[in-house]
Amino acid sequence: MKTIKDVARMAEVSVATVSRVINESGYVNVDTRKRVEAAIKEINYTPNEVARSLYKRKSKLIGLLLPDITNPFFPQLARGVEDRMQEHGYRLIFGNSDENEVKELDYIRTFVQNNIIGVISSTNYPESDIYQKLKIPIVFLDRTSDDNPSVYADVREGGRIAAREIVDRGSKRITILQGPAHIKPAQDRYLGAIEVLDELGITYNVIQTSSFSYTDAEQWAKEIFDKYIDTDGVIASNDIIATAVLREAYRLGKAVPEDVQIIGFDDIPLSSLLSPSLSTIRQPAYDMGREAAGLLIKLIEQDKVDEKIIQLPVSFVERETTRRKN
Amino acid sequence: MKTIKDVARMAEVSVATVSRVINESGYVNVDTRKRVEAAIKEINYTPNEVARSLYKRKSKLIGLLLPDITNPFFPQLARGVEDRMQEHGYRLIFGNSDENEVKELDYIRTFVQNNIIGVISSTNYPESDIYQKLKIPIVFLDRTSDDNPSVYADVREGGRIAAREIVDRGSKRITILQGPAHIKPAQDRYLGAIEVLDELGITYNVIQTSSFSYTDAEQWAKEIFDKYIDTDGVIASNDIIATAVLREAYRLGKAVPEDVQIIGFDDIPLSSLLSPSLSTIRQPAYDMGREAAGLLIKLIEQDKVDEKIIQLPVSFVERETTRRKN
DNA sequence: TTGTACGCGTTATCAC
DNA sequence: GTGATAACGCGTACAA
Repeated sequence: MKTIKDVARMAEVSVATVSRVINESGYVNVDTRKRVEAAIKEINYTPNEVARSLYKRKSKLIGLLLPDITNPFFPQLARGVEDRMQEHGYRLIFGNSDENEVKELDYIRTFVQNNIIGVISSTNYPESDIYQKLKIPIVFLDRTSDDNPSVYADVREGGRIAAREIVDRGSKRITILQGPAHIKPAQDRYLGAIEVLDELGITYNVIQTSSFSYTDAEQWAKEIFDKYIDTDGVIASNDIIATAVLREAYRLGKAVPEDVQIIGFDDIPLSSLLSPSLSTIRQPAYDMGREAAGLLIKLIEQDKVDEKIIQLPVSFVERETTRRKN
Repeated sequence: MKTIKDVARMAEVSVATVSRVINESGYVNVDTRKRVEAAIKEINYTPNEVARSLYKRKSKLIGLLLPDITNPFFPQLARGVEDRMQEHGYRLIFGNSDENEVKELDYIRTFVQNNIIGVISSTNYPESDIYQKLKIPIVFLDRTSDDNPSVYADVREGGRIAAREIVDRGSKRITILQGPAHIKPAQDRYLGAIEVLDELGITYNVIQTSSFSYTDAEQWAKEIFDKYIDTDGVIASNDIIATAVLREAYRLGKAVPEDVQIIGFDDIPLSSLLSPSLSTIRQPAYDMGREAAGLLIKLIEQDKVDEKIIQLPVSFVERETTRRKN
């Protein structure tokens, strides 16, 4: 690895001068600048970011903590974050937390050990000491925490929309799959849904779920039609769960959407490809990622930021698991 | 941030001693060790990895370069890599390359600037100077490069299997979707398939594709039944493309698998959830990721490694887009 | 306009 | 057993 000294020697100047041309700080004669630049090119020098980081006590690294990149919702978030960060010259250290606080703590620790300058996290424990004691900017993605910086979709409204749409389309005996208790946005959509249902005086049943795993979901799907046999509308906690419900309905010979309507949440790529394709509440995942990155960059580069909370709208995506509105 | 000096001061020893207890190098009296450990806990000290990295000229960071995390095949790879790396105390710097050599170069550069100790890359340009000049271990994942370390599935055999299975199940006029020309494993499965077809004397048509995007795939799907109207079997370059074909067949009122059989490649999570579910050639993506990580770790930690090439088997996953074998 | 010298936090070498 | 100290590569006072 070439160092700044090599450049200095080759250009016959001091390292300070080389540093000046690299960082465009301080005066440097046009000719010497040229000599230095030539030398840099000549030996193909690139500055050692580690040394920089040590001296400045900050790197160009961002920590990204997601529950599980294998869950189709998160790659979109990740890609949004990465694209924006990349444009600004920041790089990502990435980890899967599995919604596990210990794992998160472990990652956050190594993040700061590496002089990371900011973190983006989809955590269920935003109030944890891990985050509250952190001295670098953090933005919560797809999660909220009082007035800490965060980017999320208006999932509560999403829940309301789901309820409204399914009722408008004629479902009268609705079963709601309430998402995992420890995942806040899952609870929020649930709350939004029952809020509307209560208001409308529609009866509904609730099945509590504890994960977003498809395999688990198959059980809950069975449970629906087992316990609440006359269900004619299902509001699922996300698209994966909705898919399991769809398949179970199919297995039982129920017509979708004629006998049962199904609404998912997220609009992951899968949803449009199913037959029938899944009606769902869309979260703009990629944009959420980009926004989170943008917000973090602001937090890092500016001392003041006015909008610390960014809420993005969700929208109903009408596809084939709901009936046409008349 | 607390430093080793703070610990030294608190324990009333020199930094050298602290360093010794941390790294378990050299002798240190039991009592002083205890004092140091107490101090470390007391002020909650964790070593600065950046300083370490600067001194040792190597970090605990690994670079991971994938084409696009948004393509459902790659999250599984990524997760496999991450899990294994995490177990060994290594962290990942991650980037999407978009199969773009310039972007790759840019990432690799910043990787080495950060004293990364190894890289895992799914590149189309393994022979590029970028990689050949790299002085740190690299393993190619889902790609090959002569005798450079690499981990990949036996996709050529996968192509053969696909051809054999579809023929065994009665297809006689087969259309093959040849994957993007610049993606080696895509070509390999194509080669495997025609190898068998030629051998068997089965006629087939080929449609050249240039991406794995679903939107693009819709066009090629149309093209199949447009140009080769009597096609009764389709070997797709991957599951995403196969899905587009499936939907097009459905749109045209063709019965699958009765009129047309379809075989995909990869076995992404989506495939089992379609109706009819997709028969496909399974790549053990998660395991590939784990293996790649394992191999890289060996390369880093040992000076000699016997198995530099790891080829994993693929397997036919029989689902509903192929007929039952009689 | 340019160069010298120090410090960032750590580890390793060499005295003691 | 333990402590000074040089070195890792860089950026910045400060001096020249």
